[in-house]
Amino acid sequence: MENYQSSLDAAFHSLADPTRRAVISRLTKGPAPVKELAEPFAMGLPAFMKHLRVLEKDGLISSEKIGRVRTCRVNSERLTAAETWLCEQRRLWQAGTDRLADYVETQMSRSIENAE
Amino acid sequence: MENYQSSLDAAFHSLADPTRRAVISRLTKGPAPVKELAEPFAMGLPAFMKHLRVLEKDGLISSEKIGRVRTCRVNSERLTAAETWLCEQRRLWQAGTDRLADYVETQMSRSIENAE
DNA sequence: GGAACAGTTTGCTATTTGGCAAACTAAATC
DNA sequence: GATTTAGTTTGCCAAATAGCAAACTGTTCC
Repeated sequence: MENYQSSLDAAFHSLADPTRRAVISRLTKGPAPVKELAEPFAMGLPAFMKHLRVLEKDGLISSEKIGRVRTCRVNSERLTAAETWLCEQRRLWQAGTDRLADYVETQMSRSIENAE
Repeated sequence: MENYQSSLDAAFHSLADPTRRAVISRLTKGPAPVKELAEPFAMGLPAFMKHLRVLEKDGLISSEKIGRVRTCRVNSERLTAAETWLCEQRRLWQAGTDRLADYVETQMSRSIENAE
């Protein structure tokens, strides 16, 4: 599944892993080299680099190598796209539950009317 | 990776697939039986059911079988958790870029002062 | 009770993943 | 120029995924 249909596939896929989310969290505070990003994790560098490659392929970060240091920075568009999608879903869901609440309220008023 | 460390792992994992996102999208408008949910997709029912099982295992939907019909509904907490995380990341990232903007502005004022 | 319907189970693929260890490249430092 | 440092490549492994087809279970309807 190399090619994602939508950028949402890519964004959510990257974010499904705790290591990768931690990297994003760190990078939201500012750019950092690979070494520093890898430090908090128990895994070896090759394994960690795979996560970085996934993040970059999925468009959530970008990186640039200067000398022997590769500096990574967060790429906010994909994050925003994911957030926007979730926000829209919540909006739709709330619209539904609001209609339900209205309906329940209406039914209750009727019951009271009938009881009077 | 049966057990997720965090509910975010589960939420983002489920959302990484376009079929599953479409199911969520449909369910935000209200509950629906499996048959109706499966209709728009080219794949067979067994493959589709796997997606539903993933969604349910990951806590994004719940379902109940009455007679021979299984009705699914969306489970908003996990979606909210994911949205909250993304929102927080954006907040942090914006704080950073705002600081950067301030810094650039300060530097520019100084250049102008020096030039005068 | 027989047919149609809604969903489920089983068994089979190919691909992707997340990790390891070991060897390697290129830049900085002494 | 030898050594440390930062990152990269290669080859390997076990587990999980996304799909298929075919056979099966239980419900509803005529």
